[in-house]
Amino acid sequence: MGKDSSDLFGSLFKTPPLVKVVPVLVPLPVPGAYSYAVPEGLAVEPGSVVQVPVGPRQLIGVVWDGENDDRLDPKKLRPITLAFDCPPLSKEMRDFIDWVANYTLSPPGLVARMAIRAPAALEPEPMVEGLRYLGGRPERLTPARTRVLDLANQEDIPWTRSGLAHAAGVSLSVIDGLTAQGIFETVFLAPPPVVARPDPDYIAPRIEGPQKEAAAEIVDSIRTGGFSTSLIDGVTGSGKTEVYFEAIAETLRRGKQVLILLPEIALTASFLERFQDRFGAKPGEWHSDLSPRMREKVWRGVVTGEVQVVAGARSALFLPFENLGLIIVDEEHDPAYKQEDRVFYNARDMAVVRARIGDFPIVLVSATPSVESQVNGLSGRYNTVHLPTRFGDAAMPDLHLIDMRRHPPERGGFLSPLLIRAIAKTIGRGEQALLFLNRRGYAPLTLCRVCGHRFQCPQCSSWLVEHRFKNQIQCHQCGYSEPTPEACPECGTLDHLVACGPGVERIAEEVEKHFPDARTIVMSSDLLGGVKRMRLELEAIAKGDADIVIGTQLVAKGHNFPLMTLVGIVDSDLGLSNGDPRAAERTFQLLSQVTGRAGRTGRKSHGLLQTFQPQHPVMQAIVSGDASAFYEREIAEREKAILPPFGRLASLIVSADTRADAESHARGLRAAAPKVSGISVLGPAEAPLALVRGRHRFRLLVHGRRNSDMQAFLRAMLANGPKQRGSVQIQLDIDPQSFL
DNA sequence: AGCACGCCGACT
DNA sequence: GTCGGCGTGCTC
Repeated sequence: MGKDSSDLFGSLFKTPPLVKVVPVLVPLPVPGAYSYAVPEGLAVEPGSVVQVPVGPRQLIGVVWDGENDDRLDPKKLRPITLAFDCPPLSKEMRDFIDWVANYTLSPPGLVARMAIRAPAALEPEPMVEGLRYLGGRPERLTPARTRVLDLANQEDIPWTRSGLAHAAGVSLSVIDGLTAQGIFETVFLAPPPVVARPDPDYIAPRIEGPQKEAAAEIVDSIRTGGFSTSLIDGVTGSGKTEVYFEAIAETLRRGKQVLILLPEIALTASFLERFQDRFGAKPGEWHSDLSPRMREKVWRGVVTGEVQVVAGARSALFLPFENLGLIIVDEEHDPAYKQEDRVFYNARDMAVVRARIGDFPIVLVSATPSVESQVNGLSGRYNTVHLPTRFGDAAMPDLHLIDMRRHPPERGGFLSPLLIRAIAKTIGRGEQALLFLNRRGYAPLTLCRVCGHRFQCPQCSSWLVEHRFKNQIQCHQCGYSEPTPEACPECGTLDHLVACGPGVERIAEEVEKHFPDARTIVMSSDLLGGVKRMRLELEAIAKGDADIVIGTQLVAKGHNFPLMTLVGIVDSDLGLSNGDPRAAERTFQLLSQVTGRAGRTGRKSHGLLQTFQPQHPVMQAIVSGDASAFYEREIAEREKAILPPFGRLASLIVSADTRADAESHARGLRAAAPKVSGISVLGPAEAPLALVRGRHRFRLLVHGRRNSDMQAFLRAMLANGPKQRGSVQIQLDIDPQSFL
C-alpha cells in the first residue's frame, strides 16, 4: 500500500480527517434535512433512527436519503449522539414521508416525526423475568409448595413469578422460597406479544347474497395484487364490515399486515369485539389516548411485523409497518380524518397514496361517501362496490318530511304535533324514539328582554350557550364558561333573560311536558359523568331502559338500539347554511346516519324530519332514498363553484387558528396584492374546502404564522405561478392522486 | 417547535 | 429607571 507524498503532505497539513456526513430529518419546521457527522464506529443507513444535538437540545431524528447541503459551514457540523436499536424506516416509508411533506408543503421533519412518535419504543422492550422449573423437591414440602409443584409439573412452560403464585393460590414468598432452594431458575423471556395472532379462518364468514359477491370482488383484487382502490358504498346495516373483514382475512392468509383506519370515535370496544369474533383475537389499537406503555408495545409490534392488524385513528397511517398489505378506511367521509394542525393532511387521501407507493390494495368504506370519492367512483378510478340493501331481515326506515310551515309546533315549543303523535304511538307499543338535534345545551342564544343585550363570548365573540343542567353559559367555540347570571349585565334587570331557539336540554323539557311518564334521557357530550357514564347509558338504552332518547351527533354513530323504531329530526335544516361549502354534503351524511339508527334489528321503523325547506335537494335525497341524484347535483354545484385558475384570477382562501387571525392575515394579503380579487376568509372550522378534482383548477388555503411570510409568499406565487412554494404552510385540498 | 434577543409601553 | 409584551431569527 504505497502512500504517495502528496497524500502524506495533505494529511499532515491540509486535508481534514475524512468524516462521514449524513442528512438527518429533525423534528423542526425547517425546509429540509440537517447534516450530521457520523462518529467512528457508529453504523447508520438511510432510515436509521438517531438522536442528534440541535442547539441546546437532543432530538430524535431519522437519517435520510440524498445529498448533504455543501454550502453548510463545516464548523457547524456536530456528531450524531446515538443510533437507536430499532429497525430503520423502509425506503417505502421514507418515500411516503417525502411525498406527504411535498404534497402538504409541510416540513419533512415534522412528517417524519409522526412515524417515530413512540420514543420509549425505540429501544427494544426489556426482557421479562420468568421462572423455569428445574425439577427436584424442596427439603420441606408444605401444602402451598405442593400446589406450586403440581402446577409446574403439569405444564412445561416458563412461568412468571406472579403468574405462578396467582395460579397456585399462594403468596410470592412461597415461590421465592422454592427459587432459593434451586427448584426454579430465573430466566429472561421475550416480552409477550401485545395482541394474539388473528386467525383468518377462525370462523367461516357469516355473509350471503350481495355481501358475499361484494366480498368476492374485493378478495379478487387482493389476489390479483398491486395497487387498487375500492369504495364500498352500502347503507347502514348492510354488512360493510363483514365484507371488508374478508379482505382482511385474505391479506392475513398472504402473510401481510393490515391497517384499519377509523375515525377516533368509532374505535370502540364493540368494534374490537366484532373483530375478535371473526378472527379470534383483537387487533392492535392506535389512538391518541393510548397509554405510553401500550403505544410502545404496539409500535414495536408493528415494526417487527409481530402485530398483524392495527385498528387506529388517522395517526396510525404513519406507523412504520414492516410488511403492510392492505388499508381499510372505514367511514371514509368522516371529517375526523383531517388533521388541521402542524402537518395538514387528510388521512383518507394519504392512505391512498401510501397504498400506491406500497403497491397494495386499499378499501374505502362508507354509507355516505364523500363527494370526492363519489366522483372517483363515477369516473371509474375507484372500483365501486354497492351494497344497496340491509343485511338479514332488517329494512330501511320509512322516511317522511314534516313541513314545519304547515304543521307548526304550539307556541313556545319546537316539536310538530305530527312528531309528538308519532312518539306517543311508538312508546305506546313499547318501542323507543330518538329525537335528534345537533345542538348542545338549553338554548343557543340568550338575550335580555328589556335592553336587548345578547350574551356574547368575551374571547371570541360567538354567542354564549345556556346550559341549564350545569347552570352555566358556555362558548362552544373556545370553551369559555361562566355561571348563568340572574340579572342582565347591561341594564341590571332581574329575571328578564330569555332563551332563543332550542338545544337538546330544551327539547327534553318539552318532551317531559308531553310525556311526563316516559323514561327520557338526554345524550350529549356534556353529559355529567363523562365517557364512562355515557357508555353505561348507551347500554341501558340498548337494553330498553329508556323510552325517549334526545341526542346530539354522538348518537349518530355506532351503537345498535334494537327497540329504536322512530327517529325524529328536530331541525333538519340546521347546518345547511352555516357558510361551510360542504354544508349540504355534511347534512346529507349526518341525516342519513341518524335515520339509519332506526330499525336495524328487523322491526318496522320510521323517520320524521322536521324542515322548513322540504324542497331542498338534501331533504329530497333523504326521503326518496335516492342518494345518486343528490351527488350528481352536488358535483355539478362544486364544479361551478371552482374558480378559474391562477394567472387570470388568483383566488385565495385564508384560514388560521382563529377567525380573527385569519381576518388579519387577509387584510395583510389584500394590502400586499391589491390585484388579487378573490381573497376570502374562512374560520378554522370551515377549512379546508371541498374540491372536486378535474383539470387543474384549485383553491389554496394559506396558513401562516406571520403576515410577512404570507405576503412574501403571495407575491412570489403571483409572479411565478401556483407551483411556487413558500415558507408558509399551504393546504392544497385537491385530489392527491393527480400528483402520483 | 423551543429559545434567545431586541425593541417599546406600564409599573414597583 | 426596570419588567415583560410579542415580533423576529436560528437551530446542522
